[in-house]
Amino acid sequence: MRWKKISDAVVRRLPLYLRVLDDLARDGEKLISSQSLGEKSGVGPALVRKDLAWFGEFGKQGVGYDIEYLRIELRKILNLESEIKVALVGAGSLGVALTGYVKQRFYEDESFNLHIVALFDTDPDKIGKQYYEVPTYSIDRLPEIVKEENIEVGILTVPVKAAQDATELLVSSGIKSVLNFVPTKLDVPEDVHVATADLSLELQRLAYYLQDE
Amino acid sequence: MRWKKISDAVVRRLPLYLRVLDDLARDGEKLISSQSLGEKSGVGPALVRKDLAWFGEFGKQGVGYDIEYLRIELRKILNLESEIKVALVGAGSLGVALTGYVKQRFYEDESFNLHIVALFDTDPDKIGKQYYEVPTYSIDRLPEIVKEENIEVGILTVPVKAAQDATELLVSSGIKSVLNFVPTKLDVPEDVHVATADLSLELQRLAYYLQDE
DNA sequence: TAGATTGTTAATCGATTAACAATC
DNA sequence: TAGATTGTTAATCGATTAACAATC
Repeated sequence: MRWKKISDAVVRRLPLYLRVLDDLARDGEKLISSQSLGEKSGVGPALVRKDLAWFGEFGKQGVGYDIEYLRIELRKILNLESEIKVALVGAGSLGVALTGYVKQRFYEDESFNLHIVALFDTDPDKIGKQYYEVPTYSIDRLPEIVKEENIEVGILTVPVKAAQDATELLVSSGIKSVLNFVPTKLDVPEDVHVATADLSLELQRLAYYLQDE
Repeated sequence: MRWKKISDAVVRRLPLYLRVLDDLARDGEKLISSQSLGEKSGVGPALVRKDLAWFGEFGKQGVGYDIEYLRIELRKILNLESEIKVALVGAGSLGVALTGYVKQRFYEDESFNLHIVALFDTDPDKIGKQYYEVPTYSIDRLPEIVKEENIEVGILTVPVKAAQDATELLVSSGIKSVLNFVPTKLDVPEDVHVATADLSLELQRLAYYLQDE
């Protein structure tokens, strides 16, 4: 599926809408207006309509959106129809905890279609072990396993010093999407997407808002 | 310290600048231009100057910014001069791993001045235990301990079902800043800041970009 | 038909970038 | 002094909101 250059601001809201729709479907709701979908996702109603209109005409005037239909369409748009395989690099305590988190999301959220299928580390004590039933491999085997398993996404939870090298290994193995937990800037080719999960930046930002307002 | 309504887009970039300056200081650098600071933090040079100019005149024409001085000023601006105490609610594997992560940030990053001083959970097996030397309390004691310890920030890593209640407990105990890892929308009074660390939204967003470009 | 709500265009708002005088 | 770089204003760009005709 292919659309014109959709802005990242739009793409970021789509999973939010999808989550709201999943919840409504579970409650047995059938229809929703842009007004109500907006309220539940914290977005203005006009913006909800505009976001969806980039991809097609999904609503009916005077009626609203069919929840089941819109869910299916949003899953297509977001590319969540078939399972996406993920590699996690850095099987420390944060990496292992995230493995459990992702597995739980997969069970709890019908539209969350990502699966961690391999962990990578350099520590010989960890290599060969399983965490949440996911096997841990030596990082040397990353290119091989990424290809064999058709892994498309990488999660990075290595120490700061190792981050750039690990990134380059992922990229040279064909990975185009990385979720980065390491508190450092990654240099990547421009066709690689990095989502930043930099908790220390977020916490430092919160510190700002503690000041007397 | 008080300035006019600074936009969140600006505030988000300040910790990024500070991190770059910390790295430069460690390397013994003394001066930096907006050009170079911008490159290292992925921001345009004009925007760097504009961001800083909201808070004062920190540079010298023809010379640039004194790294040591700018670090000190940025720490003041971000309210990172004195230690900030943090409570974490939900001592599951993700919560515990984050406790370790935050502690490590505190040791590795000179300007990261946040400290997790208490964990809260409902599980009697966890209450009384320490993780990374941080004690775990019953969630019933949260209001009491937040007040005693002057805790100002909350991190939320509870199950989805428990998230809204836990948030309300934090807010009613006086917490005004929350870092939320739970994949759900939190309803909070408008004077409470929620930073969203919603990994499942980020991963679903990355899925979008996997499509043929 | 009457009421409701979409899809879309135009207006507004805000954030980023370009340009340059001031000045170190 | 000559060259460099800031702080700031004006221009541009992009994203959100308002408004409303189309239509279910």
